[in-house]
Amino acid sequence: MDTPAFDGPGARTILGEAGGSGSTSPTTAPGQNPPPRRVGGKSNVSAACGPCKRAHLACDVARPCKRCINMGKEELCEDVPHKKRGRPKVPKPMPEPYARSRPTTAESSTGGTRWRGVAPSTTTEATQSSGGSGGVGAGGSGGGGPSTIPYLAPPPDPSVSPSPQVFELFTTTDLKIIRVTTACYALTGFHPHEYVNSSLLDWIHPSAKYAVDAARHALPALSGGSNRATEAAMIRLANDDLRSPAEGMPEPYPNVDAHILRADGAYRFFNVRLHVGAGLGASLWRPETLEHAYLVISLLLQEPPRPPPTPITPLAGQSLPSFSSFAAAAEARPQAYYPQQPPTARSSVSSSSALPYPPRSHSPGSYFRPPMNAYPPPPPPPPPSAPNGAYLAAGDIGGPLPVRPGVPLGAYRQTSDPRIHAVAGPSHLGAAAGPPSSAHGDPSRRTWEL
DNA sequence: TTATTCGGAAATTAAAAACA
DNA sequence: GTTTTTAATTTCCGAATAAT
Repeated sequence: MDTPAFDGPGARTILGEAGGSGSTSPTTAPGQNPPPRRVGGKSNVSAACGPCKRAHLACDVARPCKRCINMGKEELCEDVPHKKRGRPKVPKPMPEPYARSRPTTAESSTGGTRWRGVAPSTTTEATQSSGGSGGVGAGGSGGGGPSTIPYLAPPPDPSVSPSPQVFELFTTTDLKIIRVTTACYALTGFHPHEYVNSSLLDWIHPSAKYAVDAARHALPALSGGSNRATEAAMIRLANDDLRSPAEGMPEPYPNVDAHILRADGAYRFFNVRLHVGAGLGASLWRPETLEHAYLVISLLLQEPPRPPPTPITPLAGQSLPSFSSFAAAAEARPQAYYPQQPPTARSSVSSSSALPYPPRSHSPGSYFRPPMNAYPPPPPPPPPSAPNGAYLAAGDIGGPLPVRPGVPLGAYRQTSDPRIHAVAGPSHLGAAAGPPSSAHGDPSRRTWEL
């Protein structure tokens, strides 16, 4: 009872009997002698109950707490799960971030040194696009020159990110890469800026280059060639704006399967799909706008085979959504890229035009197509120049966390039924009890927002 | 007048960095 | 190894606002 006075750091009055309902100030009566009750160093309760937490009011260790008893809400007085406090662990840096094997033919297509832009943002694609306009843009369009980049931020922590299955390249009509989405890092190990100003064909296994080029020529009304103004404009646009298909772009889009170079020198198998983007005003119905045409290249990982997803049945009377729309939702719902389709015999990927919508494998347990024997097996990988294979293996899970803007704050009540986490254990273990915030479904949200 | 909401300070926690 | 710093979380004071 004779709690010692403590006024060091961390000292604070705690909710006492005199506090009553809690909303009255416990630090009253400055003139009176009884000093506010302090408990050495440990001022607050280790975990407030849900109602007190929501009300920003003092709680106590009892359950139900005094305040809830006074409010007549004993049944709601339960501990709530917390996020883990403290400084978060930083993702392990790559051992040798950017000394990598590069495609040997890269220089031949774009010539000479390749500009390296600033690091893409590690947060969202949208941010990356704006960041790209500042960095990639300056160099890509012209001339900003080989900026020296002492440090490139690593991609988001793979351990907490969903696994991306697709990344996108935005290229000129002659396949010169202008922009890349950050998911490329998790899928290939290459940083987005490493693609910039190179040719898409540089990154494709020789056995598939012809097919990819043929798919490009299957696109209607593209005379090739790049326009510097178009390139500059592409850099300024957000990825979402670039993704939209040009007016008159017929579906299915041309696509081929191809092995894409990984940072460790090996190849991964992707379905490469192309369409003309509308972000700069190009319309296939208006030839005069085609000077603003560019290409959106979506690369969908085809390996490893994944179990069949839950079937997606298109709504009656609606056509299948475009691939770009799938790509836009890629990080969020990777299982929704391809609606289920009846398996069909695969036609040659190198047929010049009207390439078919890629048939889905119907082999058991295989969601995406297995590698087609139209391609010879890729050559044995050259010895990797950087020991990042281990990272890439782990990096198969990676990519930015999907941002969920606009989640109503009132969602707390829908997810915080105290019965869900009825047993929280001793209060001092509250932080460790239960999965941190995963019960709320979104670890990126701060708990106080709930 | 009372109850409720909420901004923000202070406290707490844990990992990283610095140091011996 | 220990200590300090840093960066995240939490609790809850107290003012503002709403309800009665």
